[in-house]
Amino acid sequence: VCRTGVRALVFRNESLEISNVPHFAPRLPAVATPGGVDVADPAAARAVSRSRPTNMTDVARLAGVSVGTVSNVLNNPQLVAGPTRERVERVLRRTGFVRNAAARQLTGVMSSTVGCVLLDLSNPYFAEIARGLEDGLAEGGCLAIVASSDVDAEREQRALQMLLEAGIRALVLNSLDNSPIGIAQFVAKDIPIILLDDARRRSDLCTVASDCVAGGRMAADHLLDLGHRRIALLGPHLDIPSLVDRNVGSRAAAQARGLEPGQVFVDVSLQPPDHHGDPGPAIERALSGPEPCTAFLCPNDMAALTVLTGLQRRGLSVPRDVSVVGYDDLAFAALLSPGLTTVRQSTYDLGRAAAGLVLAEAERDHVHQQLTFAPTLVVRGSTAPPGPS
Amino acid sequence: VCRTGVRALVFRNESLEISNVPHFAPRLPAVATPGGVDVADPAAARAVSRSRPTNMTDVARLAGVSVGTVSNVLNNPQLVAGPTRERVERVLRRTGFVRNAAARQLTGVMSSTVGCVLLDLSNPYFAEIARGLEDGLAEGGCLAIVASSDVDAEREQRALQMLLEAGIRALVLNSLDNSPIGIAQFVAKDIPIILLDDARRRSDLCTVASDCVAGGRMAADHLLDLGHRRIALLGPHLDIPSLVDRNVGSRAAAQARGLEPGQVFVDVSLQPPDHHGDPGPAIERALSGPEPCTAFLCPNDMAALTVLTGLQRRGLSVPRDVSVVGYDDLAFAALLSPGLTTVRQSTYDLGRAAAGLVLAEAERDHVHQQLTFAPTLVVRGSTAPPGPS
DNA sequence: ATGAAAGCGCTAACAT
DNA sequence: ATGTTAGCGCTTTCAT
Repeated sequence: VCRTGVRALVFRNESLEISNVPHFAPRLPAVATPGGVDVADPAAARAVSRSRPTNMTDVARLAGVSVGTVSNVLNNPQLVAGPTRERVERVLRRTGFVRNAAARQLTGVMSSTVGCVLLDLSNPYFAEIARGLEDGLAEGGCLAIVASSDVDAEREQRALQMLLEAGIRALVLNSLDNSPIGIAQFVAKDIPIILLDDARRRSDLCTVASDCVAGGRMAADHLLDLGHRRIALLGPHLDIPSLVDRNVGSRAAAQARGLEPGQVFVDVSLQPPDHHGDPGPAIERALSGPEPCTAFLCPNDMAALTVLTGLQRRGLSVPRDVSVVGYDDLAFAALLSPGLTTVRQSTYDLGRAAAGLVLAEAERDHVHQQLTFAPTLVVRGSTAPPGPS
Repeated sequence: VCRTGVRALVFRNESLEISNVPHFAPRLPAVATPGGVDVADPAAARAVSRSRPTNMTDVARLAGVSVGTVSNVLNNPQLVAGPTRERVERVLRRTGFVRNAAARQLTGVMSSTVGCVLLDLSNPYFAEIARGLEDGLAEGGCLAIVASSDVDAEREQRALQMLLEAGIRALVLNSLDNSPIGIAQFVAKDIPIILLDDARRRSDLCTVASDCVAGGRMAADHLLDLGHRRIALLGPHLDIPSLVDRNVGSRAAAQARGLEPGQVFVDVSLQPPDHHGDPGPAIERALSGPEPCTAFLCPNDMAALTVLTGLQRRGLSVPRDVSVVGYDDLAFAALLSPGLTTVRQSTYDLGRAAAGLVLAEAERDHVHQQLTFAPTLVVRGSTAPPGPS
């Protein structure tokens, strides 16, 4: 068991420069050995003996046909006569031949890898999206190369550059500003782009997003319906488009009932932004003054969890004393008690939809689509009418 | 805003067959236009005018050199004379030329994409690993193709097949049985494999895993130290190697103090397995009988959360009446109150270590390494000495 | 120091 | 129905 030293051991190679040195892997028994039997050209069989054929020419020799025919067996089976096809297929199976995607791609066939640049894969929200994307792409026989930008323009640009070289079939991009420079490069190479979580409609590209205005509105509506009239709005983070939208939605909900948004909503922020950190000051701010808030509207479930903990520590009961609403409906939201009322985004479906669009881009008559998903309010135990206080 | 119909709209393409139809993306202004100025061969400039050069031959013409030289500027700059190099570099920059990885790979250069097959990317545990891998690989200029197997052998095999064709540089694999068939194919092609979360030592491959025996032991030790003598062991799931190891560790901890594991640990299972679902029966079982359990040892934090909720619903106080220990240290564990005592696995580092090994495989004198990470016990408020009852 | 040319494995157009 | 062949864009000897 290795405890200390692991880091040193592993990261010794961090600055390793990529050389073309061949690597050596241990030789284990091959999965299938091309037997000398049942092969058209024994001489060819000997030539490629033991080691499986690395290219279609070898396969062709073994089957006693030409490369073109092998290619056809693989790509246009209907063009090949039954017996011939079977002969080739047998060799294919026997030898466990795998075709070379790089070579295929070089001839101009559409690539089957799709690039995906997200803000942070370790965030459950994005992980779900990635999973949905992956599943959707699998149905089209595609694989996803995923990279996190960490909201760092330089990191993003680096990833985009590599994806550009890799010759991906399409790019699924989620960046704060949807970096126009990055995008232009793909457009120039005629590589389709699917913008993720981009609220701004743009008809020149495919787009998949959650309707955050609606989400913000339904969360606020729920609280207003319950009778809340002073609501703490946590950490507005006005630089994140989707959060801006939610604010817009929330305020619209108030206005729709003839309420003055400025009167209803009290902006308080957790510091450091988002979850973690002491929610104390924020709670203090929200609950002090002549008109204390009776509810908290949080930017996400993690923040809501922080607030819940802070409230509990102060001896306040949820939802009796205060109501709390989250956003995202992460797995733990349902498991808390009281369960957390929150707004669910169909995260997985966002990813799947993006995959659908990627595949659709290949269709002759494709027109760009802007898909918007409606979030849904999940009412649980953390919200109730404000107390009589 | 599109609500209903989204699914139909998107998944219309699920059965889309991959055709080689070219796709059309809108033309936006290119990022850089190769100006007619400052170019060696004006005729060549006109030839590739407007559209950026798609290959090194074009670049070579524009710079008035040969392909070989352009290649050298890119890969062995030290071989090219200063002025020549600058001339080429200028064209490179001006035109925004991107090289074609497929073509490079065809010549035998080591690929810079790495395959990664995990059980489920939407699981925060794996998402963290993927993120660590991604970061580690980025330092070596590599990208990760990630795929989820969902513990389904067929899905896994499909992913492996595609990765095989894609010509990845190495494979990071986490499967329940580390599918020998799948592995053999990569070994046969001399593609290095890094086994993830594989407790079984095997010196013929690189391996990265968390020391689950130690994890199970330290969790049990903690409870035993506090004085607990009847501990509920949730959902043993004996088919998952890492859980088997944890059980081994826990029981060893009891034995080390001369206690009979069979006396100390009470196996109870959540149904359906893992988190979600009513923890009632399990809690009932654990707390009933002549010698009720005073603590719960959970297979992961989600399960612990379920148990915590169930206990709370029964009016039992944690840690006064019962102690609870989780596993994984997910983000919310620290935010609960009381905070959840749990065993932290350095998930991110596992991924990073795997990346380190991938890069190390390229070194001339590489020897396979089996890395084991020590988990750490994070003591929070959910554990205390058993009550006087 | 630079150029010329031979492939890498595949597809698709053309020839038979 | 099958065979032949010209590239795709790059790296890498080998000449110069």
